[in-house]
Amino acid sequence: MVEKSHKHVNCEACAVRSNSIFAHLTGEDVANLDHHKSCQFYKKNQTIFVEGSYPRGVYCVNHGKVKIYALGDEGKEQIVHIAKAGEVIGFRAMLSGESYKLSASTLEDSNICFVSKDDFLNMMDTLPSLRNSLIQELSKELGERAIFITNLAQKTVRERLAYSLMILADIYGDEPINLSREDLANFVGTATETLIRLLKELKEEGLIDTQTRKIFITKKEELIQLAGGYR
Amino acid sequence: MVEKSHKHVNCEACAVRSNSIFAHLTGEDVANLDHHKSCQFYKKNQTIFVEGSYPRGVYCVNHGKVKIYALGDEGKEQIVHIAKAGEVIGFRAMLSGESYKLSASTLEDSNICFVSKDDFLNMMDTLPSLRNSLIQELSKELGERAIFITNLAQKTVRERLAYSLMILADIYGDEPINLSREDLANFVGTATETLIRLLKELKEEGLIDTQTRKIFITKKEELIQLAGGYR
DNA sequence: TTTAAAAAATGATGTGGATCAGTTTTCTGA
DNA sequence: TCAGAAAACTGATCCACATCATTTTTTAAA
Repeated sequence: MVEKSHKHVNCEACAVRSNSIFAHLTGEDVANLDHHKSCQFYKKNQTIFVEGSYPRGVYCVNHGKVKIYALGDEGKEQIVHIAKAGEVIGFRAMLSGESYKLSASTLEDSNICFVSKDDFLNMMDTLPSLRNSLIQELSKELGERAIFITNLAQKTVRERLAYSLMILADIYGDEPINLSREDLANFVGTATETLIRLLKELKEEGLIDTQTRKIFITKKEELIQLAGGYR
Repeated sequence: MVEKSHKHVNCEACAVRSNSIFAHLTGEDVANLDHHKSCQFYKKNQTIFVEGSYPRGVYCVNHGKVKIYALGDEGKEQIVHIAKAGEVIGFRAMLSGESYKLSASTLEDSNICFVSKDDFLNMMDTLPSLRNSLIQELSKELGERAIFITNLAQKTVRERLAYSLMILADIYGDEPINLSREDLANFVGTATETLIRLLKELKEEGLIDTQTRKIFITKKEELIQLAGGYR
């Protein structure tokens, strides 16, 4: 269970830093990062930042999961990305100097650290490895979103669901996929009712199993085939 | 008309450089860029790079327009971006070290310059202004794609068409929008037949005018309203 | 434990837009 | 300037999916 406090997580000892953009920092730079950041506990469904506001820094997920989403015209969320522990979020708008085009909220109880804009930009200027990681990250996400767009435009909801489940399997790792049907529908880009019906089909076909809101992938290969490939 | 030759365009004199990521380079650096680049003429519908191959450098559009697209499972194109003069394309995959996830072809006769990977990466290392422009560009595109995704998931084809026409109006500037119905359909993310029918509707409603394949925006405000906002 | 509210599930119904099968118009280059 | 090809357009049909309206189950708080 996550400690419900502002406990200061130590960057040097942070287990999830190894797969973050801060992975290649040297001892001194990590100490510097640690010194400048602050930590905060967020309850499930708590908002981290909202569309339209201006970024004051970046957020590093130490523990938990965060949905990044756009609000459509009728207030319906379109989830564009789900960040897991180790990911740094909210730097996109900061770097382009614009307001946030997306909002972020926790999907579960989470610990999230904050680095102010000045500190982060300063590190960007002085640390080439951080800069390179960040550029790589931006590039990778850009590629992922191109695929997302193509899937939305060309695949059926059923195929997209299979694809989304593969992405979620990667994000959740050993744990079962665990988000609300509504969030899952907003990630796949469909109506909640349609999503529920298709999930039921996949369960009846034996590709997945469900326990209330938890989803288990049972036949990964078949799902990938249904999705029309993955990775 | 564009000269059909390998004529070496001069970067110092390049009119479109002012709105490119090379805009803030100083005299000496521009000369260096000019020295390292090569120019090539591409006929309409000629391919610049294809999905799956590995980048050897970046392309700078001196004159013309280029569609950037993904190929769906049945070979249908999904156009993700249309680059106009001044834009540098193909750096995304180069920076993330992956193969191209998208393909690029000319929409009209074009002049396109090439800068090799080594030269470009070297400039990236030594020129902070170039680096910043590039990071800004990546960030901006990432934001645009988030909107694209939300539109695809939540808007009707009619609304998306209106939105796409606004984007195209910006790209084409004073000239009328001029691409094939199929390309336009692949940009909006719909079937060509559906696109043609909707274009006809908009024409009957007086929002646009068409002359064979050319499209003229006549009532911009109404189109923006139909699109559910723009910018 | 009870209970009210939220989430999940089911059923019925309507339609936006894809698909297929053509015809007509516009390009292109010989 | 003419012929073949490609693009644009039209019409008919169908179904995947959204929407609305309830019911059932789960969750969380009193």
